[in-house]
Amino acid sequence: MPELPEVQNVVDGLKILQDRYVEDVKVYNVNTVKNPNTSDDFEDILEGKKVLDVFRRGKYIVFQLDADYKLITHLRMTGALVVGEKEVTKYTRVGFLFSKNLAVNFNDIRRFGTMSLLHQEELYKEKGYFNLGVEPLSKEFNHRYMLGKLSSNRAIKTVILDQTIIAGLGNIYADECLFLAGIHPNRKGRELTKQEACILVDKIKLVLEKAINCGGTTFRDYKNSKGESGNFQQHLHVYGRKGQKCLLCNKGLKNSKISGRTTVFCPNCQR
DNA sequence: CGACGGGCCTGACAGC
DNA sequence: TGCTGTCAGGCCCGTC
Repeated sequence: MPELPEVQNVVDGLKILQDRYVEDVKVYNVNTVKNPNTSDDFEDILEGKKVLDVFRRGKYIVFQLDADYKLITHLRMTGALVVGEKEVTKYTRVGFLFSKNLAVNFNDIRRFGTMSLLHQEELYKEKGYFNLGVEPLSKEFNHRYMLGKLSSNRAIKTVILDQTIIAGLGNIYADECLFLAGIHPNRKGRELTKQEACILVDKIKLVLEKAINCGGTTFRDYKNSKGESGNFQQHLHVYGRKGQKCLLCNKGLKNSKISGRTTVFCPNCQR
């Protein structure tokens, strides 16, 4: 499931689209397109537009087009943007042809993924994008910012998964960061010490940077835009290891649900 | 305000 | 073998 590091790797592979024109668009699954209201409008507005830039914001992939339009994409669980795939597959939801004969397919097994084509002035319509919090790898995400978000009684895991607070952290990396910071995922935000908050910020940056450099985590479906898997799964300490032994203290890992998501932690190392 | 559950989806897998 | 049930989870929305 693509989180920040995976999305970053996909975006890196999509940079090849910069300065190309959208020559053809075909929507195969109407529900993938949230905006505009009809597939016809989506295709019509896109065709002829130039890609000025492709970048990541949180877990969103953004194509900056000319005429102040943005194509905002979210891969959700199983979405993939595949460069150079000409044939339409069973899971192709939207197909693109860019100039110099470069095809890109938006494939998505479970159809959770979305695409929105919006003019600069209607970005508010994509609420999740519009309300994103700070980028965890930016200077704005620092100890002071984190401390300012820890005044509630919400579980710390819920806080760091909140996209309006930190943009791009998902279930895998939330569990990993809390493990490395030695913080129990159920601790209330307001109960963290200043020191713990500082350690957490540092671990979030560390884990995300390392995962990006590893090409992301391929647990089930994730593939980058060239169809390659990541290998950060080899470095996971807790995610996907429920019932196994802690790599640090050798005691049993526990699991529970927090915010409806499977959470794995070490009750001995995380307090 | 926040917690919670349902819905969206399909494939993998466990158990009978 | 083949069926059924459960799980995976990002995000939105409605309800309490």
